[in-house]
Amino acid sequence: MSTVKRVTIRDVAGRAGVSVATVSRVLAGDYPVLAATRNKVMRAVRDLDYVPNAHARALSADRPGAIAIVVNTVAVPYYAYIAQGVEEQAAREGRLSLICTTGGDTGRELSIVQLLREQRAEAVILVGSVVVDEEYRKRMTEYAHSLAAAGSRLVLCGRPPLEEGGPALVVGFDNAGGAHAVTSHLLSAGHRRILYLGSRPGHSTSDSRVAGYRSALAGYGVAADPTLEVEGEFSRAAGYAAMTTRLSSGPVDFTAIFAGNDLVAAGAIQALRERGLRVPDDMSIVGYDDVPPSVDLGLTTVHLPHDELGRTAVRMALGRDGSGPTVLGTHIVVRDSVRPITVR
Amino acid sequence: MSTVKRVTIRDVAGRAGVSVATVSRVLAGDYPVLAATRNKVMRAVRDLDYVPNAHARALSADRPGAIAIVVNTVAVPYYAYIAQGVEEQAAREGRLSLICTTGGDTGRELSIVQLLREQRAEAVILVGSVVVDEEYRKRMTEYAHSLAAAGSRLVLCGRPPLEEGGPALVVGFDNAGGAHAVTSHLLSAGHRRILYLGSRPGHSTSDSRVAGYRSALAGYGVAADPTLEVEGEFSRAAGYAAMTTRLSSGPVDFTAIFAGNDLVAAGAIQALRERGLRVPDDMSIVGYDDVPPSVDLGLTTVHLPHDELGRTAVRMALGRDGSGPTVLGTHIVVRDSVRPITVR
DNA sequence: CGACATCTAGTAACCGGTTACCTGGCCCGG
DNA sequence: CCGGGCCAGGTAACCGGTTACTAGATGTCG
Repeated sequence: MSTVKRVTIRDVAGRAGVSVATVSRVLAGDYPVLAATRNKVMRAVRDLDYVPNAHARALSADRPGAIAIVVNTVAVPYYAYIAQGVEEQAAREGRLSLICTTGGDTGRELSIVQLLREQRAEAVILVGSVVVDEEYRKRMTEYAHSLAAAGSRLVLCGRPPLEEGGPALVVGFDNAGGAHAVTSHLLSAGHRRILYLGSRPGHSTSDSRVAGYRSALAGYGVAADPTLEVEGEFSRAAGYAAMTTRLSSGPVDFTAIFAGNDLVAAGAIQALRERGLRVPDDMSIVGYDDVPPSVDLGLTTVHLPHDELGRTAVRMALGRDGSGPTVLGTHIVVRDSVRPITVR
Repeated sequence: MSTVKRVTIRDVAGRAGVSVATVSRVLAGDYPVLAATRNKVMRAVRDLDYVPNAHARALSADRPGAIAIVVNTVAVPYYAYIAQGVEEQAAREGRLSLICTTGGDTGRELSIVQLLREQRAEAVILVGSVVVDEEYRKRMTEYAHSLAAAGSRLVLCGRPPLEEGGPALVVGFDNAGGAHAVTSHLLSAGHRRILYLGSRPGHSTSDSRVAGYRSALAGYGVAADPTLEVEGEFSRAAGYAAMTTRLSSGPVDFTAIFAGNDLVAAGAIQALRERGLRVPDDMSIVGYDDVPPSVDLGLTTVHLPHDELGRTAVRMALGRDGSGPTVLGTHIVVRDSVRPITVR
């Protein structure tokens, strides 16, 4: 009951009456082996229900390692979809994929990267917005070098590239472009006072979206108004809180809202509803990401090719695509959360 | 540029001027070593940025294997939450966790189980409702035995147990209980004609929920009406389709709906809306699972402790809890999708 | 002062595979 | 009839660690 006696290649060799080398060769499929011998071996393999030990294999032969994706949590659709893309592409490439979660904890991230180095992962895909400070750059550069030394490739998804020399691949969404497009959508509907809800200064993803928002305003000749940019995290609760605060503390001097992402939009809509403001009749709103709640909320938003991001990350890691920074395009999904401003 | 020369324990030993055994011992931390020696070794480790090879370790020493969870997809919240629970508990137990997806394909499931056997996974956690036919039982029993032979434990989550002898652990939600409770909730609000939307005869999870629905009706002395049980898959699209069909092909001879899960409810609500039926004013509806869309829809539903399921599965696999079948309790979450029937 | 216990560190076998190299049998041509 | 080539399969080194066993140095006690 205690230690299980596993079936080894030697057991198979013994039963088939051949050497371990022959068993290994039959299983590998390369190397010529007599049909009779092959049959004996296959018989023994089946009889004993032999399964080769992946660790022993990885140790002796140079075989492809696993592909790992590291995210904050898999319970957030944004990450889940990307992970799904990674999973699929990795499977297609014949790789095992590991999905690791950090819970947003830098310490855990570090120990996971360490763990993946020990596993001799072929690629480590890091996903998610971050504060790009000096400490971060240092940490990533360290990861990049140590992973490279171990023969692993580092892929940054939706994160800014490192300075030159950092051996990391980069792929992300065109956040500025999408934000520009969806803001223009509001502008072309006549909106001029647009509240940006959920900016996070210093966070790469958020910064790009705000940049797109501002450039779209500029394109329409609308002066940017700092009081229309409200900070907040990318969560439903934060969206609800920020909206509630804004509604109760200041004038409703805007006709539309651009939420940092769909979760923020969902929270904001609840807050609006509680104040008796209906979407889109009393207030227009758009989101970003095109994740589940947006369908049920009828939310106009920016669709991101999440799974494509995951797939691309894997392909890049395996050297299928180029190694330059890649940006994936986005497109608006029009639903029913925006009304044109009626000219008075 | 081609093959990376990895740093091995021998390199460290050489640099520190000691034997590999000493390095191994210093790193393991057991075994007495002079402070001076330890320092020399640690220095060399840092200088060379040495990372032990997990495969070599797994091969020689008896170390814990990874914990794997196998689901259809990680893009469905139900699975994502459970996976999250597994991840957390596995990390807490010092285990690496693998999240694998099958896309609902039996063939892929088989090859994944095979892969996990090769990896010498410590536990394999299979999640999700299935059709319990003879073929399924045979397949699971096979998995169970072959995994057991490899020293791995098999945990079935939300799936029915195998016949006696199958070395599999079982943990699931109290689906019948939750369904009974939420149906009673509707009954106590005066509803008597309750449409069950999304039954899937043969599927374990669905069957339990239908059973709870029926027993609650019986408890209130309401005769079950087969025409009120509509089949359909557990997805938004299926819910929408089934609801649309029902509304256009038959009379609206019900005042409330019990959707097989929240996604089905979301689809049904959209269909109702398109027919001009408002929730809850014109129609009451409840869901099951308590996953994201239900918050935004204001849907009364049954909360499942998803992450707790994941955590329990891991604990059971590691022998922390008992080995008997475990059932996790559920509770109703009342939101705003049910109105009492006004007595006329 | 010698016998023996204690402590530290080295030697080498082993984990379970892969594969470079070698061997023995057979067929062929000269 | 013999030497070379080919083919199938065996032998053993190796991948990178762990650890049982052993050896040498030191300390202790009678």
